[in-house]
Amino acid sequence: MPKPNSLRKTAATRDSEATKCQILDAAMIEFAVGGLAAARTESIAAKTGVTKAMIYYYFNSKEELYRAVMQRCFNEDLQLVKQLNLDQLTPPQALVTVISNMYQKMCKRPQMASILALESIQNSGKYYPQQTAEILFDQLIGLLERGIDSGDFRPLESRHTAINIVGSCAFYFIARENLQHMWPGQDLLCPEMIDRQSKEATKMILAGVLASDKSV
Amino acid sequence: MPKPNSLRKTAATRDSEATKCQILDAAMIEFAVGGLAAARTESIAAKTGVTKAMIYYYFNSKEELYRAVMQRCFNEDLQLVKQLNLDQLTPPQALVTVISNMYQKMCKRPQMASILALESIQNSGKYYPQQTAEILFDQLIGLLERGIDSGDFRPLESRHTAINIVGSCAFYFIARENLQHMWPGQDLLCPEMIDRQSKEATKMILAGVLASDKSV
DNA sequence: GTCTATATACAGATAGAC
DNA sequence: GTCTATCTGTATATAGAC
Repeated sequence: MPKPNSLRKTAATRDSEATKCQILDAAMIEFAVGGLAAARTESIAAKTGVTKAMIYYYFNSKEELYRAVMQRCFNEDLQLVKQLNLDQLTPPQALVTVISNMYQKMCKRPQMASILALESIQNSGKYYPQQTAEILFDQLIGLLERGIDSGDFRPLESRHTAINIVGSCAFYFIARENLQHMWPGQDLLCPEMIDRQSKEATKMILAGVLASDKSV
Repeated sequence: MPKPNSLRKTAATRDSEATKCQILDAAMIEFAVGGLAAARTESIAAKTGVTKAMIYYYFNSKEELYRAVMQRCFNEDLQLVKQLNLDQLTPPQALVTVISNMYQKMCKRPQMASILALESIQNSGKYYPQQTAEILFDQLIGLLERGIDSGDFRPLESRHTAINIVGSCAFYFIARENLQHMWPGQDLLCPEMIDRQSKEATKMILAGVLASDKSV
């Protein structure tokens, strides 16, 4: 069905950067629900102000669009993490910072955890920029090992523990629809809920890794 | 392309229960990769000894097949949990049992975590038997509260903590393809790896919830 | 740059032979 | 109960007008 003239873009309202961005935003939401395989270009277009043809004009294919979404999402992420300057903090402080940062990021972009999970499950992480994963986890692992050496943390296997830490955070966002029944009528993404979840996770994780003589 | 006669089922090798089970097994694997939306009936059929038409003969539609897979998977799960008799254990013992049981289940059926995550992300948990979620989490929440009352556990918010506990476990299985780079050449699903992950998680969680005067 | 219209391919589901 | 063949809708991607 043709667009009504009122919605058609005139020369004056055309803006390639804005359109590209609109498409990326809409695509992120769509990919966060179904992943690459189940996402529909038609559905992405419907979320934007432009038609499906524009997706192919700017991104050539659904797959390339997916790549672009991943790129943008995790590049941003990486930049933020680098600004944390974890090395200048004590290991416990750094750990609290990392946890708090994870929840803040996910709160700002609730799609992130789902996209990551879907990409891992559906595509074995093929489209996930490996650098990103490595840097993010390496930061956490390094921090844990620094804490063991300093005596702040108990002896622990840093890689397994890093997974447990990230997992307790990510799961809340991944499974939130299956967890909804625990808080009927509450929005699990509202700042208050996320704040409570974040605080509770921080307490559990800190208590879980601190050396016993430091635990109080 | 027609089947070669050697693979065609003769009257003697026909078995409706076996065929149904084969389809369910294959479907579970397929659904665990793409979820309901991205799963292909053709692909499910290819994993079995029979053709796509059999899926419709036994299950009528892709959606009903999906329902049947969920049903079978989580009914089994529920039966197992009921056999744990958590009430007869001290809260710390019960918690260790629950964690160990989670890893055992996921180890036996590595698809479970992915199916749950995909169902939550793609379908908002619409097809997930709500009873199951409630019973499983209620068991864990009840156990945590019992532990707070007995003084074994520190004061904590049981629902948020339950999510953190389940999350740290589930994430390993959900994101394993994105975590592979941490152990190059290792199979993250081999019993030794899962055993290590399970032990590390148990240590962290126990230390994370025990009251400080009980922590050693 | 943006649109409509359409080619092409694929996937869910059914009909009917064996 | 199992198969082949096919109908029908839908999805990716392109052609070409504006």
